[in-house]
Amino acid sequence: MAVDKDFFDQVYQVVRLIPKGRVTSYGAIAKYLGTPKSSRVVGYAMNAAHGKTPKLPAHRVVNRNGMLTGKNHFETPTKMQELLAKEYIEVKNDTIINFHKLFWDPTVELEI
DNA sequence: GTAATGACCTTGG
DNA sequence: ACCAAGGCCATTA
Repeated sequence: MAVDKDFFDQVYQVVRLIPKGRVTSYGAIAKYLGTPKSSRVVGYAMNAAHGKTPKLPAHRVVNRNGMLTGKNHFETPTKMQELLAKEYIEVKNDTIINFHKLFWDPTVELEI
């Protein structure tokens, strides 16, 4: 069971390692963990991480399109955008601007 | 134990 | 270039 829990823990670790003002995608995290097909599971881990302590910067994690798909799962649908705005990240129509510029790839930055 | 769902990604038409 | 469908993994009902 510890192995299964590890996957979630790995996701939490990576999300916590995301620098301020940077964003990443579920697929990138999944790929970093070695399971590029488990991108959905990464999002699921976030759902379980919601309300956890310390609060994970889930607002820094978005889909491949840079769209705030999980904003609906936050305390408030606007909380995610608010947090991103505090990170000096421009969000327009629930989509991060300069996403490719703010994209933080763990496989490259952390380089495994 | 089987079926359905989900904060996704990739590929086909 | 745009729209649609399928697939993969884990959790929950």
